[in-house]
Amino acid sequence: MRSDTPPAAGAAPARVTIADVAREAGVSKATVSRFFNHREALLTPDIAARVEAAIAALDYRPSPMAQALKRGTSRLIGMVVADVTNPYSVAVLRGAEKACKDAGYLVMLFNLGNEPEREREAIATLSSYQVDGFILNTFDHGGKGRAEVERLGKPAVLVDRRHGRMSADFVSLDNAGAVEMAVAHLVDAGYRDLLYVTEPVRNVSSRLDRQAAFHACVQSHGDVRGDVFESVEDGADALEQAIAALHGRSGSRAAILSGNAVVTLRCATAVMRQALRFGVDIGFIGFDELDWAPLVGPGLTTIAQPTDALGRLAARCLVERLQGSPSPPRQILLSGELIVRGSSQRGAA
Amino acid sequence: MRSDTPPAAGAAPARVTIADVAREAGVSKATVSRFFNHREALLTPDIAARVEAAIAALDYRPSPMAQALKRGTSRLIGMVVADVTNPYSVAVLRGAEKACKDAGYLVMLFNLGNEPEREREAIATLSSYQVDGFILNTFDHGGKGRAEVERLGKPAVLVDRRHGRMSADFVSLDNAGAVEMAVAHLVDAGYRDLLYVTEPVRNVSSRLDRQAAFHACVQSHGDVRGDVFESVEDGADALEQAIAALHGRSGSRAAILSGNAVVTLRCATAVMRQALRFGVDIGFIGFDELDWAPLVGPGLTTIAQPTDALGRLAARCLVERLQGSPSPPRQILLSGELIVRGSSQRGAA
DNA sequence: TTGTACGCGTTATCAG
DNA sequence: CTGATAACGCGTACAA
Repeated sequence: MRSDTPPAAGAAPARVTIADVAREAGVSKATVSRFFNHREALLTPDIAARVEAAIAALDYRPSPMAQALKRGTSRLIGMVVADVTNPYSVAVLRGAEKACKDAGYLVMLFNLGNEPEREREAIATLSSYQVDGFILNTFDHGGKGRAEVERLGKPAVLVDRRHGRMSADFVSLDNAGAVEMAVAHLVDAGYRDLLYVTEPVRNVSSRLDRQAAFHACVQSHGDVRGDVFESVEDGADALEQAIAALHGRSGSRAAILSGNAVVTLRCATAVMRQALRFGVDIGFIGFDELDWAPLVGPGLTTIAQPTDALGRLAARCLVERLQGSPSPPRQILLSGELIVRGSSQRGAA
Repeated sequence: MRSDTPPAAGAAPARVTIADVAREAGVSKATVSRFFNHREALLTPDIAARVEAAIAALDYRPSPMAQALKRGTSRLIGMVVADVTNPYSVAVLRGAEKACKDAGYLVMLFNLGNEPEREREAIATLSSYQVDGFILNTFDHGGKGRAEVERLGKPAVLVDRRHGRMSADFVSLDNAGAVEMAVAHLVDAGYRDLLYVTEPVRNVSSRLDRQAAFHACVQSHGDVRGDVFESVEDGADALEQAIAALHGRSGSRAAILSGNAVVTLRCATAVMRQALRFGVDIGFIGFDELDWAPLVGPGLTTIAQPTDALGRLAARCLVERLQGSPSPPRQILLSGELIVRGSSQRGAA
C-alpha cells in the first residue's frame, strides 16, 4: 500500500538496538547490558570506554518495552483519575509526577472521564504495560477496581477516596479537621444557620467524611442549626430555592459550606442570581481553593488543600512500598488551610 | 531480600500468556494468535470455539508490550502538553482521547510542566514506547522538538502552536477571525481605545497570530486606537498602571482584549482592585471561556474555543495519516464563538 | 487449516 | 571479566 519515499529525513527510522552497540564496540550484547545494569561488576576500563563511546556515537537508549518484558517490572506507575477536568486531580497529579520523576519512575495516566465503569478496564490496561503500582483517585465502583488491583497483587495508594475495605495506603486531606475549622470560623463570625451543600454523596468517601463531620460538628456547637443539601448537575433551581429558604429564615446569620469546587461554582451562581451579597447577606466557605475566589463579591473564603504535597506523598508512599518495605497499610491525613476572605465575615464589605 | 509471603491474595500474580491459552485449548500458540489477528483465515469452527472459550476462561489479553516489540507499532499515540494545569490543554486532551479511543488507539500523555527543555526528552521517551504518532501542544524550543520528531519519521499534528516550518498537520482556532470578531464587537459597542493584553509572546505562534491580527484589525478600523501590553507573572503593578492609564485617557470608551485565560484572571484582578466596573467603566473581552466568567461583575464576555472539536480533529487527522493516506500537511482552523456578557456592553448593568 | 521455528530487544545464567 | 544462550510474550513465514 505505501508506495513512495519515507516521510521526511531520507533515512529509515530504524531503532538502534543493543546489538548495534555491541557490534560498534566489538563486544557482546551481554557486555553492553552489564555496562548499564551491573556497574559493580567492574568492566575492563578499556572495554567500558569502548562501550561508552559506542553508546554515545549511536545515541543508544535501551527499550523500556523490552526491559519490561524481560524484567517483569517497568519503573512505570499507573495513575488513574476519575476526571482530568477536575483541577484538584490535576494538581495532585503534578505533585505525584514530580516525586515519581525524582525516584526514577514515570507516570502513566489514565483518565476515566467520569465513567466509573471504565475503572476496571483502566487498571487492566495499565497493568498490561507492567506498571509496578497504582495511584488511584477514583470511585469505588462496585469494588471492581479494588478486586482487580488485589488480583494483580500490585501495591496501590488511594488518594482522597478510600475504597471500601481495600488494604492499601490512603492519602487525603484531614476532612474532619477541615470541616471543624470551617464551622468554627463561621460560628465565630456570628453565623448560626449553616447549610452544607454537597454533590451527590454516592460512595465517595471524602464526601461521606465531610458530611459526617459536618453533622458531628453542628451537634457539638450548642445553638447552631445545620442542614445538608445535595446539589445535582441540573438542579440549579432547587439549589436557589434552598438558599433562598435559608436566607429567608435566618437572614445574615445564614451561611453556606460548599463541599467542593464544582459546588462552589453552583452556589456562587445561585447567590448572585438572587442578588444576595456574600458576607453581608449570607456567609460562605468552600472546599478547594480557586484562582477566581478573590474575584467574586468580597472574595470567597476557601479551604485550600495541600494538593502538591498530597501527590508527592502518594508517590513517595508507593515508591517506598515498591522498594520492599512491607509495612502495614498507612493512612496519611494532611491539614487544609483556611484562606479567609470577605465571604465569611459578617458585616464586611 | 524479600522474605515472606506475597502481598495480598495468596496467588502468584503470574501473567496469563498466549501459551497458557494454547495449552488450555489444546492448540498451538500460532492458532491463538491467528484467532486475534487474522479472523479472515477462517479457523475450524470447532477450534475457534475452543480458543475463544480458553481465552474467556483465562481472561487472557495479549500483552501490548510484546506486540509492540514484535510489530514495531503500538496503537499508542503520544501526546505532549506544555502544561496540564492549563484548562485549554486539558479540554483538547479530552477530545483527542475520545477520538483516539474510537479509533482503537490509546493516548500516552507527557506533561512538560512548563519546562520547554523537557520537550526533546518527552518525545524521545514516548518514542521509546513505540508510539505511532504525536499530538503536540508545546513550545517550539529551539526547534529541538521538531528535529526529534522528524528524525523519528513519525507523523505528528500540532495543536494551537505551530512549530517554525515543521511539515506537520496543524489544528487550531482561527485566531485572526476570532480577533476580528472581538474587535468588531467592541467597536460596535462604542469602544474606541483598545488594549490587547498578552502573555510574553516568545515563540508561541498563537500569541504571535493574535497580536498580529489585533494590529491589522485596529488599522482597518479608522478611528480606533490599539495598544499592546505584555503581562508577566509578577507584573501585577505594571498591569494595573497600564489599565489605569487606559481608562484615565479614554474613560468608558476604553476596553481590554485579553489574550488567554491566565491573562483574563490578571486583568480581572487589576480591574477590580481599582474599583472599575466592567462594562460601564471599561470594556472587556477575553480569549477562552471560563466557568466563572458569568460571576465577575456583570459577566465577562469571552471567546470560547471549540476545544473538544480541536482535540478530536487533531486525533482524527493523525489517525488518518497513520492509516496510510500520505496527503500533504494540512492546516485546519476552527472558528471561535463569542459569548457576550455584560463586560462588553457599554452602559449595561 | 494448523503447527514449528525464529526474531523483536533485553537481561540473567552459565561457561570460559 | 567476558561471551554465548535461553527466555520474556508475541506474530509470522514456512512447512506440514
